[in-house]
Amino acid sequence: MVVTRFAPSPTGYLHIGGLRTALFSYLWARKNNGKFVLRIEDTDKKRNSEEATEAILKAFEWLGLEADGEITYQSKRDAIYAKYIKQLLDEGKAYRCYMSKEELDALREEQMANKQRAKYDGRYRNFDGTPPEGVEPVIRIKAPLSGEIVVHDGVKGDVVFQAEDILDDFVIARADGSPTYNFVVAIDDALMGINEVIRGDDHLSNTPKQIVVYEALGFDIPKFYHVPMIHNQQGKKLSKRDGATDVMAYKEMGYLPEALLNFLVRLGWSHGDQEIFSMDEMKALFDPKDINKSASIYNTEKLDWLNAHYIKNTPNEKLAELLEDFGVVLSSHDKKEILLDALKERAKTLKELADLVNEVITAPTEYDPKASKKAFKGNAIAILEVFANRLEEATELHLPSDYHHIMEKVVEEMEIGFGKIGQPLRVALLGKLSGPGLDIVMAVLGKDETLSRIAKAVLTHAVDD
RNA sequence: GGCCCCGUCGUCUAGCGGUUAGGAUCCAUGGUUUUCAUCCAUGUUACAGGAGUUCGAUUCUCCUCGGGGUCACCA
Repeated sequence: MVVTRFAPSPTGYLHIGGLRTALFSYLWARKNNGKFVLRIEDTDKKRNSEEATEAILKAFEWLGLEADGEITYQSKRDAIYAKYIKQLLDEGKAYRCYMSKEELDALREEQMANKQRAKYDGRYRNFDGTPPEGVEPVIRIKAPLSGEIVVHDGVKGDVVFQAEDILDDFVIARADGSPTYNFVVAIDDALMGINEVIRGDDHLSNTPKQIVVYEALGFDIPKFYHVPMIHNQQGKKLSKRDGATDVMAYKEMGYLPEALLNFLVRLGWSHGDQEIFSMDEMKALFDPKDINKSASIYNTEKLDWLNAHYIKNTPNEKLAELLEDFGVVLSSHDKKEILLDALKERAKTLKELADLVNEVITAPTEYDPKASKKAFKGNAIAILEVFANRLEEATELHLPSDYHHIMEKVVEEMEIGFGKIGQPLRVALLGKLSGPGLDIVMAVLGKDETLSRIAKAVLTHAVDD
């Protein structure tokens, strides 16, 4: 069974890059009827916060990504790590190192000065004398000093590291006894049964160390997939400084979860030429072997397009519900179907949709001067008055087509083009020259409100002249 | 600097020795629309460079250049 995981450290909100690797892991587990588990890497007590964990969970909920089973918290697993540290110590695969921080720093400086790479020199590897006074030891693992370590990566292929280039006896437990990252990751992944690790390729160079731990403990090494970074416009790793990397910010901006997910799944992964993926399609088609090798630049143009697409394809009932977060309440509006059908074609975000709704249902408080000037030329006011009269006489006005017929009648009666009535009417109803079809606007507003807006515009523009 | 990864239109990508190098987005133009948007059509734009291998390289190898990642008692 395929078991994947997402293992964030709760130092802030869930960010776009993390979400993408989480999504990949989630999809791969679902595709294989496997498990996707969540582990919170909260061992850095200074930087972690409970709110951050909650923020991550909240984002998962918004996006509909469910993790399987209980959430694992590293902070509650000290006893487990201690047990394995002891085991390695007992087996002679790890040892106490009494080198002080100052000594270590000095060694590093010397090595740097000689243009050598900074590397622990193994001075306590086979130490059996009396330890120096006053130094709490760290625990180091005996890493291979030569030979090669190969990461069989599902994205990058086999990546070969020379032990002498990159390894030394690295610390697995600090002086205060707390275990270090590369040690606990390997243990947790092994114990949680994770056999397919999908993560950012910034972890690729950590992987040999983790392999050392797996091997020392006799655990099976999982399959790794190191997915390329998402870069910002400057070509650097996307970080929290880059703005709009908080997943929940997208909710506030009016993006739909399915749009964000679709956008992210196509960043660094593809399935031929297909652009639109429903969640079911993603689950059916995702395969990490199709992840590409190069980093991609974060650019939201396509996200806007996808979001517009998903808004168009969202049922009005659902849209009305979502719009409430943006201060628009349509649930009781009897013409909301007509209104949303017309407006959802025009919005890139829910925020924009909310604005568009307001532009229709709220009477204009002012008229765009340029629009007024252009629309209220010649006998525009007379035309509007005729139109208002015909509207007044009419009964049974319900559908946009009912209003359209009246416009047609006036156009015929006065022998004018459609624009002659359309433009002033548009300014009267909306205050500007763009917007949805007037018949739709009028059907939504109803006869009384339409007449009232026309009357006000006529009055205003008559005074101007 | 050492080690590792990467390099196809501005951006996201297809391609897996022979293609007029495809799609999407963006942009531009035209059509539809009383307007704007949608929608439809059309168009501009790419294999980083150089050596090989080969009858033939975007594709394989090497070098150069460029970009990125990582080098902790952080995760």
